[in-house]
Amino acid sequence: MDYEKESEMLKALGHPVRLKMVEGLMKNECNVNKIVDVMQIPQSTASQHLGILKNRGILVARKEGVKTCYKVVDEKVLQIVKILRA
Amino acid sequence: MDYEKESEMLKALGHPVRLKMVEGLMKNECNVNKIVDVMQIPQSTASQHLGILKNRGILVARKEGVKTCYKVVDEKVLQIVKILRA
DNA sequence: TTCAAATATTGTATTATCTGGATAAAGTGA
DNA sequence: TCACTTTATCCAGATAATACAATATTTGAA
Repeated sequence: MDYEKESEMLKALGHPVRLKMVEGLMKNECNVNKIVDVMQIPQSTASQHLGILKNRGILVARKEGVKTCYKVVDEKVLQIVKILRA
Repeated sequence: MDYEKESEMLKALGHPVRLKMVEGLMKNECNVNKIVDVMQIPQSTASQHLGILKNRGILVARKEGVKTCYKVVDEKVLQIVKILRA
């Protein structure tokens, strides 16, 4: 068990904004701007949190023209969020 | 979904020492001193991390004479750690 | 090109967390 | 009571995380 790496992942999820982002992106892949609107946070703040989630390998980004589409790709993260919902 | 509370729980797990503690306490209930020895960390550091986990409701403490026995009681935490192991 | 939209990056002040030594508190046995 | 063990708490310095304005970059369209 790699505690360093695994706790990094949990720490990334351990922020209300990021947790909400991940949950939102599980339902709806391409909604970066929507997230900014819905969450009522500055664009730079949103972008930084998305960057953290991407660096941890929780999200991947795909460019679609001028827009960026984020998607949750970490299988364990998907399971963890499902557990939280239960 | 209460993002504040849930991210608090994930943040508590999002530290290598605490994650290792939780895993250890899942296997072996009463081993505070053993954790200190095995993890090679100062007693005060261990006690503080245990306090954080207790405050978040992840652990409960039971006094047995001069010793304190910690146990993992959060069902979701148990499930999350199992997912990490898988 | 030039412009606007979408997103990323940078700078920085603020706040939170971590660590570990020192000390306190509480139980136990001599 | 005294010494000892175990655990908790306090404190301060070091480090890390956070928020957000300002600025830069990227892309597509006119």
